[in-house]
Amino acid sequence: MHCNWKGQGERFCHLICDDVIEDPIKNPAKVKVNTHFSPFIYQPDHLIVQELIAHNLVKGYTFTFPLVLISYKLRFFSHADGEKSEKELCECLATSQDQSTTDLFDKAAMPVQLLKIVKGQSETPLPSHLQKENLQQLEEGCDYTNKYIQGIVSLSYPLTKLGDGTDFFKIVLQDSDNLSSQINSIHVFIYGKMAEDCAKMIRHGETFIVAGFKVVKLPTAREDDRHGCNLEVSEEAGSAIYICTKPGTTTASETASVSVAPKYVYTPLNHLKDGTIVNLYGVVKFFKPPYISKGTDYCSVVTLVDPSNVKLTCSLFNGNLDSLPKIYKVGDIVRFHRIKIREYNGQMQGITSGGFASLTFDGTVGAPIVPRTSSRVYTFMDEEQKTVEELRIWAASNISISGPAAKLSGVQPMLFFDLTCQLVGKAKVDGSSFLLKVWDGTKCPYPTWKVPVEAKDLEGDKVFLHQLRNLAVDILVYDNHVQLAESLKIGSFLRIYSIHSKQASADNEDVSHIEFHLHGGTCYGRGIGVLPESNPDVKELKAFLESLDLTVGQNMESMCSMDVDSTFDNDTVLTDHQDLSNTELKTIKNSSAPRQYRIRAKLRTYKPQKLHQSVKLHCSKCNSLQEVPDRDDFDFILRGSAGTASNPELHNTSWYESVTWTTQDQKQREITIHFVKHDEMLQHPEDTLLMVEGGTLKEIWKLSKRFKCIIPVRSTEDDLKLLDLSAPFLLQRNVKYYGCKQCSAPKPVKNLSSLAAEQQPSWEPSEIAQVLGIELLQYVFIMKFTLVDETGALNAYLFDYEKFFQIPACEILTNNFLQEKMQMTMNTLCPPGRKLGDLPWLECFIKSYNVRDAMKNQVYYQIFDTTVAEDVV
DNA sequence: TTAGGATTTG
Repeated sequence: MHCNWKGQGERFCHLICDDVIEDPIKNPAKVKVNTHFSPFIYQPDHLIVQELIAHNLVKGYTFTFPLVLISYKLRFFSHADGEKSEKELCECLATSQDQSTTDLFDKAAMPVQLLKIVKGQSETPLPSHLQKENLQQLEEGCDYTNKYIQGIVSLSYPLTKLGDGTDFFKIVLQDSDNLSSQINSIHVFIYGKMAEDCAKMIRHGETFIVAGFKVVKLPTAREDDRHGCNLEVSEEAGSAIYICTKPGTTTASETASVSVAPKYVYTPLNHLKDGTIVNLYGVVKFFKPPYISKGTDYCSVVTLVDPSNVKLTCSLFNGNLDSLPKIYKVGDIVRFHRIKIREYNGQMQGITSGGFASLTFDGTVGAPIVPRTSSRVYTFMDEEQKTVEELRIWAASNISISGPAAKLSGVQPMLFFDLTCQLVGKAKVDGSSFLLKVWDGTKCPYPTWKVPVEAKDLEGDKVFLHQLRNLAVDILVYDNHVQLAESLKIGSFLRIYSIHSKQASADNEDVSHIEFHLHGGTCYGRGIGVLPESNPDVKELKAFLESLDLTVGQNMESMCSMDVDSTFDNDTVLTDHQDLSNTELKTIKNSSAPRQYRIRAKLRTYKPQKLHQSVKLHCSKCNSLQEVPDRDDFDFILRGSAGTASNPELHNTSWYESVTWTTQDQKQREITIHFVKHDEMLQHPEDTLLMVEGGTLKEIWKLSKRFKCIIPVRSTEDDLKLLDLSAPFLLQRNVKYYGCKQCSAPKPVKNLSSLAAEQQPSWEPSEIAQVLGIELLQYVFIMKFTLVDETGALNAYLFDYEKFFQIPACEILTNNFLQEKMQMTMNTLCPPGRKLGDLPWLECFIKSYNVRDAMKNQVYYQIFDTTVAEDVV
């Protein structure tokens, strides 16, 4: 990340970041605060910043926040006076970007990576642990594991083989940063698979980055501009190569290059010819997950369609499971390179040929386009991204994707279904069958069979299996699936395709039970697939499993309740209108924004836990949020203004009477109070507005108890003026009212005379603010609620002035009774120490909305039109 | 070579 703190005056600065990282939640920036700050945030949308400002930013505190925020420009106001330099105010510490890199490229499998360059910058950042090394400083024997050299490929030699058969590729790298330097090029020797990969991909003129190389000194000194060392690079040595390609640009040298990255041509499925080897794209209409064939290889059968509406069934073989396409569901999109086309039974058929390679993409419109592949090297450019997007859109209306994946809670007897689950136990049963114990966190509504196996044969955590005894189910797999089942690791996430749920009853049972079989054969795609943890369905399942409390599951069981949920059917939140039916959280998360939903969920947790931290100030004009200044801030400003003497010329006008006191203490301060009159007369104290010059915090507080309104002011030559807007411009009862520094344009205090002249001055804060040119900040509650239901979890923000808790946010900070009431409400909604299953159900409305910037779109959720029911309050 | 889609019958 490249961040700059840009100062704009001495009291605040901007943190500006041009980068937008793929997944800012996973890649937070770390910022260390070097002085006391109250953050003020320019942000088109206020809700996503609440986590940031929930913290009390004090000196030395390091906080993290999503990079996406930084790109919106944050502004921090320093309470420290004087000329702090930008660096002193805040500094940007290291950021972690490894995650986003591994998302796009599996580093272990991808020693050579192609980085796409957009606007002169690589779209994918280099791993953050890599440090750039200068060509001039290379020395033999040093450790370059975490260093990289960057240069331009100025020359490459043909790929050759060494005596032992190892591939060998040699290039000359020119140091583009130091062209004038005497020594500005170095030879790079690349060995093995990397040599082969690089030879295919490298073009002259491209930027080449190599990390984890070895420096070998040349035997003799050089007289030309060549470096005295060579770089040696190989996969075995842990090297990594990054080749930066510029899509759409061709250089003159490219035509002269010895090895040019191939430009692929893709054949539509209606143009396939017998005996050809082609590249193609298709949408998966049917597939068999890889299984062990009767020959020597794994086999996967895949049927594709494309917008020509022609089908192609492909038989794909490979001895390495990883080399077959990683298809997880119908609707996935694949790109096959070098697939052989043959005619069989009057139809075209695809079959793997030498050099077959595949990429697989999630077929969901709008999902990130991240190829699943085992290839070490692949090309994937803008136009190919476009192809995937187009196919997704076509498939959305042309392929019937099987309905929502079955959960154990939704199984019916006598059907076949696919189950996404976690493996928790396994056991050999006999030669032709094998037992898998799995769970998905939901409970099968029917009694399920237990396959009898000897305890010693059962692999898996015994304690865990015992905990799951009412949730995990036995699946018996047969014949050809046994070998694959044996190799599965406990804890892994599986999708088991076409499980047969069979109703049966044993002689000694009154009621029938359900048996789960994965029969032999591969008909209808029957089989077992291992899903990686990066799979979105796995992420969701994992989050759900982690949210469960297993001891509760057993309590539920002991209650013999088939519908566990109804046991706790005591909704505690009423909603304003009932025009929506409930939507599951999973459905909401899978839908596009903006939309409105009614949900039924449990409040697993909320932030901030210290409820007073949930109160912020919001400007409805610029949509900014800020922390409520503390009393020290106000005191500081009052002390600052006390140095300004009251100007007697401004005393006693037509609309106010002025009185000055001198304090009895040693300091002998002057306090001036201007009593605003009505109809040329003083009012009762409880109806009177005062303007106060020179008071302390304590004095102003005391005055506010007795008088209706207090406006702290100071004298200038020609008028009374409001204090700095970090201080409240108005105090009324217990509430301090603040103005937005951005949006306010303070007007002369004498404008108040118009209000004073009204029939019965109400002294409404909003009216006072208006005549004084102040944009009134409103007190709001901002909280993050983590809501869960059977289908998943979702974070929703509460942004509320008064409605939700039926407590005005402006009063909470000064009213102990209201604070207790709010705490009790939260304790009712989310009782501390209670298990998830015991939490009450809440019904509320949430709306989804998009937060966009130039690079990405993120969906957020907000609670609206919801009020805590009377009996809870 | 293997599979060549089109549910086991345990």
